[in-house]
Amino acid sequence: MSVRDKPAYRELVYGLVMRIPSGRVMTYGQIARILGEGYDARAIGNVMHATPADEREIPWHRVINAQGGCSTAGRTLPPDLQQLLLEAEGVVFNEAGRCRLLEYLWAPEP
DNA sequence: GGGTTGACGCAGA
DNA sequence: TTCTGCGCCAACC
Repeated sequence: MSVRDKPAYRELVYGLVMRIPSGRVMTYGQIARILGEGYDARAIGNVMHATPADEREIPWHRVINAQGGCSTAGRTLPPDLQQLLLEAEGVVFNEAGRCRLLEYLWAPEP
């Protein structure tokens, strides 16, 4: 409530992403919707990219787009790192590079 | 303080 | 079904 309270937008996203269990994934839009309609999927993605290595405890690789694919192709090192990590968790991607959101999509319980 | 970029989502063609 | 354009918000320069 004090002005010193910085917008914990990032921490909010981090806390939610850390709740994602292994083998499950969440979409940027889903996270934005859970945080509140005042948020946007693009902001989530931006925050995730802004995630410093110090927050590497956050399974950011479990956050994918509504298409069921990773938008990090070519932006991570090595490329497709997110897909590789998800595959290691048991998530199967099709030839189109997309997975069944209805099967892997996860949401926090109230 | 202002402008641009960007790990996106959705509607239309 | 895929491709294109527009809108949204936060972080960076």
